Amino acid sequence: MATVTEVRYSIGDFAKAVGLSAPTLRYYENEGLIEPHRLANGRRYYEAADVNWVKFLLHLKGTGMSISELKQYVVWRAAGDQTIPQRLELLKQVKADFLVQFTEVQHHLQILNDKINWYEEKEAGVTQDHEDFANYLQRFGHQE
Amino acid sequence: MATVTEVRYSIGDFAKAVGLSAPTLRYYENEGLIEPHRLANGRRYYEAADVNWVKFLLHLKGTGMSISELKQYVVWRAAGDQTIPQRLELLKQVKADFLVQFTEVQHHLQILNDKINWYEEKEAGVTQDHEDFANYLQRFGHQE
DNA sequence: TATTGACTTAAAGTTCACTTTAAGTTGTAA
DNA sequence: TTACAACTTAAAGTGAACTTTAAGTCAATA
Repeated sequence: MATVTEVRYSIGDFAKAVGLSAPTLRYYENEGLIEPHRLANGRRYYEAADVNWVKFLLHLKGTGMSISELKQYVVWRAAGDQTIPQRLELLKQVKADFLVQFTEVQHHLQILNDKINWYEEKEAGVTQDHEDFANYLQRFGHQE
Repeated sequence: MATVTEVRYSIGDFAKAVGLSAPTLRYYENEGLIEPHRLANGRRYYEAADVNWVKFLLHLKGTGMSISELKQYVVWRAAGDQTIPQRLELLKQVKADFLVQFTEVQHHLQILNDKINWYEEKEAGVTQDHEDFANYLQRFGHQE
């Protein structure tokens, strides 16, 4: 019989492990996203599974979920498997919103690229009078 | 000899044309991004070229530029063609930052997709005990 | 044993990008 | 001519996501 001892992270070590600051971790805890364990002296400690959990939260956050949406997700998760449909619906909505933003942002990048190219052609400037940017865009069927 | 009369937009009409609110336009003006003309009575008016300008600003903004970065761009633009190298450098930096974010965000989407698929497989649940998400990710070489 | 660094809490402060408010002016339509 | 919508300004307010401060506790090291 072997006793398996979990690795325990202090808030400082955990912060390094997940790439957040200790105050941010306390803030997230306050918002209901994380629930660390406590030592007898009142200090927080975190375990390996918490690293995965926070990293996953950060992925969701990175897709555009707000703290309160994450909180809702966490609440449903804590309620058990019967809330899987709700969680799935939330994630699908997040994905749909994300994809809309993603498409928009790709268009913004296209215009940025076009502008950079336009400046570079203008700098190389063989001709004195240069085609204006609106025209330049139209040549590629871009903008608007 | 024909006198060409430019279309003049009131702030309300202009707001509709560019998809911003009138207060936001005043705010942008305050921040130095736009400089509308004024009627004798003090009211702002905008012209067709201003529509293109604001739309272009919104594209840059959409790539991650802050109001103050846009302001810097506007200042350089107003200074004339000798600032093209600075503007180009700024836009290239914005693009580089954008591409970093873009890659990160694609990874976030991948994890979101994986989680959605994992939930759907779990819901379809033929087997009682289900593979955990960390495992599931590893099967595709995803996460971290 | 004294100091240092890491932790604890609650509350206040910060930044960004707007939005709202308040008080007043102007132009048009009934 | 009176009502009303749209405009004007400066200043205050908002929401999100943290960050900083203040005042104190605790554990390890010189």
